[in-house]
Amino acid sequence: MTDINEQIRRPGADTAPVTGAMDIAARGGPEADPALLNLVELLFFAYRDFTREPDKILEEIGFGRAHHRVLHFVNRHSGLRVADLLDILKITKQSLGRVLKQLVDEGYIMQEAGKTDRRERRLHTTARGRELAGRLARPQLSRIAHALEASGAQSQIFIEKFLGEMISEADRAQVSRLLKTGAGPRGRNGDPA
Amino acid sequence: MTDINEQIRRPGADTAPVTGAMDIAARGGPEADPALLNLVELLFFAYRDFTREPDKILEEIGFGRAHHRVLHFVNRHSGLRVADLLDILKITKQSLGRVLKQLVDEGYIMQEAGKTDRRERRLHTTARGRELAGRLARPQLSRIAHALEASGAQSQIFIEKFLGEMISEADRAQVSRLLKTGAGPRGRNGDPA
DNA sequence: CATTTATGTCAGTCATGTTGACTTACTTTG
DNA sequence: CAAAGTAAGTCAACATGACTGACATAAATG
Repeated sequence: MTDINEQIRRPGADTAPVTGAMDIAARGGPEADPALLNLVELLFFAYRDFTREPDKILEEIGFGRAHHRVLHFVNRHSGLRVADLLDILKITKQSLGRVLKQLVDEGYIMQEAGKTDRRERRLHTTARGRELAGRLARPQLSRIAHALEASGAQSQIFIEKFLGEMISEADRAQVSRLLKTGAGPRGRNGDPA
Repeated sequence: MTDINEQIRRPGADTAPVTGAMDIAARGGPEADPALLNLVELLFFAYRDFTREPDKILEEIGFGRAHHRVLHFVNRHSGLRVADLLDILKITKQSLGRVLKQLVDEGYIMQEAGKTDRRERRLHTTARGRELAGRLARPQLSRIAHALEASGAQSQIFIEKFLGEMISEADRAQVSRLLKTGAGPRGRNGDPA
């Protein structure tokens, strides 16, 4: 194990974990509100497990989480444009381009020229794409359904509100617009921001 | 734009987005409970934004989200072992080893040989590590505090319950044990699973 | 002493993200 | 109509953080 002894057995060295009174305020660590810190960790664990089952399915077919995200949003919001996806996912054109191309090439997503603006590619899932999207969504939906049930019927409204408020203010309106459009083709009308 | 015309303008082709009645049940897409689907998306957006500010800070100092996760858990649960971290993060030894080594080399984390079992490395943050952990935690804590406030005082208990139930059952007990230990050194006593 | 455990490490690979510059197709505007 | 702007796609080059599998070392345990 090479030379770990150089690293350990030095409690009290210059970098030792002495707790100066001074830095307590700056910590945000153990001294911060423990309930909030617990929520930080709960969010991490919840999200970690939320993506586990779909990740496993994706791995089998050679896709990654990025494919899932694209497929999900195109499936749910049929008619989405590439620019919309970029804005939703907050990734670059290249990153999106790579996975989108694969999804198109392998017949999960199809593109259609915009009716009024033919530069646009309106994205839609194919039957094959919907099938995969459903397969990936199912474990996530049942996980959520279970968690909602276990946390009580009244909880849903609080959770929706909480998660909505976790979104950066700059994007909140955009997201709530997106959620409202539900499955319908996202109109090019109304600002697409 | 090369040959996109081969791809588009073929609504009605074999992969066309026709909606067979047959596959509706299997979809999990637009036909699934829209409230649950909204939660899927809310979770995505919330987590996306939850990690944005720390990611920016990390980028400036040449670290990534992996460093944040390690630093956070070591800071909050001082005395954690490498094996515990592997179990919490569900990543491989190599992935962890790389970021942990950097954190140790750059003086954010120190190791201490286990008192009873000297093979163990009990991990602790240094003053420098605590400072960074606090800096990274602050935007996340204030985001959560804001969201809690906006969703009402009663909401907190529901949210904790919900997020807890989102965790895979196999890990739930482990996590709640971890959360309970709060900041204290995680005893090697009691199964470490 | 042999085995198991905790940790670290090597070499190689892959997925997903990044930036910046450029092209093509099309729309809008002066 | 020509110029400017916009939507999308593409190239090259790169960084990070995951992965696998095999192996090394130190210490504990039977």
